[in-house]
Amino acid sequence: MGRGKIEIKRIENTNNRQVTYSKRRNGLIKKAKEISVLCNAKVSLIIFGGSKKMHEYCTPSTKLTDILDEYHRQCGKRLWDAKHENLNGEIDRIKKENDNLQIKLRHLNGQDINSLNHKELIVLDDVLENGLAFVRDQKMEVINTHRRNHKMLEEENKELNYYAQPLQPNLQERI
Amino acid sequence: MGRGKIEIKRIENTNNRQVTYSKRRNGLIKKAKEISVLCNAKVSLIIFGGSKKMHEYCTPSTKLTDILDEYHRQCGKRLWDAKHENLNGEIDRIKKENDNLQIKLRHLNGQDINSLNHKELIVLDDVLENGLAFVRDQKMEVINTHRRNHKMLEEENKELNYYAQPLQPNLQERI
DNA sequence: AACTATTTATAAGA
DNA sequence: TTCTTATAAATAGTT
Repeated sequence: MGRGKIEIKRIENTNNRQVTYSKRRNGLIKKAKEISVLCNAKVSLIIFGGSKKMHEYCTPSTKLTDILDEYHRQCGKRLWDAKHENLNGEIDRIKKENDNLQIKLRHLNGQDINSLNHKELIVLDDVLENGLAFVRDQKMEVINTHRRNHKMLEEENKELNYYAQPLQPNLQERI
Repeated sequence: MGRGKIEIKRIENTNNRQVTYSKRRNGLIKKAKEISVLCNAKVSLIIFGGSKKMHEYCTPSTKLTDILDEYHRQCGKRLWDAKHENLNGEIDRIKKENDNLQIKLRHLNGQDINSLNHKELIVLDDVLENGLAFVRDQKMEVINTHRRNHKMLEEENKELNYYAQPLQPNLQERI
């Protein structure tokens, strides 16, 4: 369709190629619009030319994601699974770590320890004993701190009372 | 282009619409192929008609994912982020759970307990004490089982020895 | 699914 | 790029 018939093969002349690209791209997008309107069709058209600039048409009132979802559903090709794989892998990894932690916790709580052998039980015993020692130290620490604070407050109180007494009459005078 | 000019608006007659759809769809795909070859362009074309059957064209030697990646890069629209968000959300959730477990574990090991108050320390002490009791029970259980097994083996041994003794001469006869 | 009169797209030239 | 125009190609309506 033009002054001469052309073969459908790569146009070697760069300038001609770009001119043709520009013309035909417009034509293609126009046709895409038309079929979309005339036939109530959903169309997604994405074109990249040599200049790397992208041109796009997508039926109005439709999102590309919807079209791709439908594409996904119909032809079963998994488009973005590669991208999901990493994330899924990470989820699996963390879940596994999570499970291990859960198991350790349960063991420390004395649960699910039937399957442990004697050596493992000894290790567990040691860990618990050790933890208990730290916790009891800390308990003492907290109590001591509390006592110290209490004592300090008491002394502060005494002191305040001592100075407060002589003021009493003064205050009464003022009233 | 045809016997009569048509307005570009939805064709109401269902049959006409479908015929036109079929014709124009072929035309569109042909044009897509042509621009792809003539101009060395990358094209992705996805079409859904009323019948919901999908038709597709994608420049050979190119994958739709590549085109979509490029699309992604150029127009910044985030196509599959919604899907990624779910996964990222799950990762965050699991990581948080993981952190909590780690903290609990460290507490049971007597670590990072400076910030705990007296009440929390008491709870921790109880849990450890309780776990220790279970572990020690299990240790005893393992030891007892071991003892029982040992005794049984010994007795079995004795019995076997008892029956084995009279066979000795017999065996020598056979050799 | 074919046919064909017309419209439309576009190759080449300006 | 854009316009022009001769011609190829697409297709609307018909069979």
